[in-house]
Amino acid sequence: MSLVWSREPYSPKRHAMSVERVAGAAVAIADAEGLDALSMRRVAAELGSGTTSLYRYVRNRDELLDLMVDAVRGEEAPLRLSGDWRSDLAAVAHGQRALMLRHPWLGSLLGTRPALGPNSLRRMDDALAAAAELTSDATRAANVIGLIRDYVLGAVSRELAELEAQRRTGLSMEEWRAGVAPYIREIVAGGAYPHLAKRIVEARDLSFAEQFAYGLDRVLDGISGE
Amino acid sequence: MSLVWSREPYSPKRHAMSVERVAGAAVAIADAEGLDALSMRRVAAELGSGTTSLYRYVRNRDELLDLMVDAVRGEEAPLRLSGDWRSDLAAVAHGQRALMLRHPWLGSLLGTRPALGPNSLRRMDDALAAAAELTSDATRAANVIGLIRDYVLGAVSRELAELEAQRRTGLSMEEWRAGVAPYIREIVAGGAYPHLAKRIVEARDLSFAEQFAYGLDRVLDGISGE
DNA sequence: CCGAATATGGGAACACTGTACCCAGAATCG
DNA sequence: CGATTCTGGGTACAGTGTTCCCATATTCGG
Repeated sequence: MSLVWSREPYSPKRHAMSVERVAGAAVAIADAEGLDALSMRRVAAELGSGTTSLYRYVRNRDELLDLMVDAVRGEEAPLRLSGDWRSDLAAVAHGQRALMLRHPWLGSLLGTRPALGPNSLRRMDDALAAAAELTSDATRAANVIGLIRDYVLGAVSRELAELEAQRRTGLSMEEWRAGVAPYIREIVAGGAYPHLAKRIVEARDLSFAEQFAYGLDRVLDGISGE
Repeated sequence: MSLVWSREPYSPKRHAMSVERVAGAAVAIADAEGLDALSMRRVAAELGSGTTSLYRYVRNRDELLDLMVDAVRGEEAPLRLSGDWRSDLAAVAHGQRALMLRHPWLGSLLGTRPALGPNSLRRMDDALAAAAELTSDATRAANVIGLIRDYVLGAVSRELAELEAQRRTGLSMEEWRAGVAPYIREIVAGGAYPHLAKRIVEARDLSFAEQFAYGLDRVLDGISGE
């Protein structure tokens, strides 16, 4: 099968290029301009090398994406256990969210491909360590961190979907909402969506951070009550 | 701003083509061959029309994706309330999961763009109706269905990530796992990931459906305990 | 120290992609 | 019937990932 991770990296000693540098340049581009702008030619230009030289370090674009995911997961600070499972698992969740917000492309990659790089495994090990404070049952621990990861991925994906929609259109949050508002207003005024109408009129709109904290609390409640 | 949804659809009376037919063809292609295979030329070929004719019905590819999302959300059966908020919210969650599994590309689109089409709003209204059985507080109801949607999106995205990885490589589930196994084994044998090692050895591997049910139960527990 | 072998970088080319621009023909209206 | 608008689609362009191949730089064997 030959995963990126099992081959040893193509790294000529005598030159400055390396898989890390390639992945790093790709991360920088994706951070600044989004995944759409990330092309092999663009990466090569960033590194001042020829386009096809990149294929010495990476089999194809998909492998580059895998490397990018693992590269940024290496940024996360290693977890310090406090002894309290709940606050430790919450820290894991908040760390994951912060990372995904720092690299807005990360969410869509995590939702499309399994992450198996060494740094990803490191984080998984950390998360399992936190879950071990809650239970010594390996099956339950695995389920718990799976649940948390799923929730974080979903919540942040939704958050990023809106942020990216703005970025694509070049509008600010307020402008974007203002642009959508008349359409929503019209739909709701039709009376076909009574509960939605109530929601729009009555509900207080929480910030993304508040929504995330609320959801995470419910998830942790559910875990503790098991 | 001119959303797809606020323009009235380009639908010449005298011909067979329509936005629905375009979106339908696109859905069929994405279902059968994946989002990567979905190009404007491919859609046109499917409809037996010229490529650029599609642009009469759709401003650009992104709009087509929005239409596809809403098209399939129209498939979901309307929710019948049972009176029990817990089972109704569970039905909402399972319905969303089933739909995303039926259309494996849906997850990655929902995680990338806000869904504002009429069918999406209809489902949101349904979900809010179920949440109304739990609470009359509009803010809490909104938070509850947001949490559920986030969890479902995350859980199914992870599930699909594996399924799609297989599809891309053309391997079956067992072949794929067998391909990854040696790498994982090697990593774990190094001793650098003790908790992960324990997990792999001791934990019972649940099916995706079981994992989903477990997580959903925890989420609903958390909601009820609030 | 020199020739051979190999490691490394990258150019050319191919089959694609989305889509802007434009023109032909059909349908409709005055 | 003539003018106008509506509808379909061909051409073209700038870009994409990737394969194949060649030139040069470096290392190795004698």
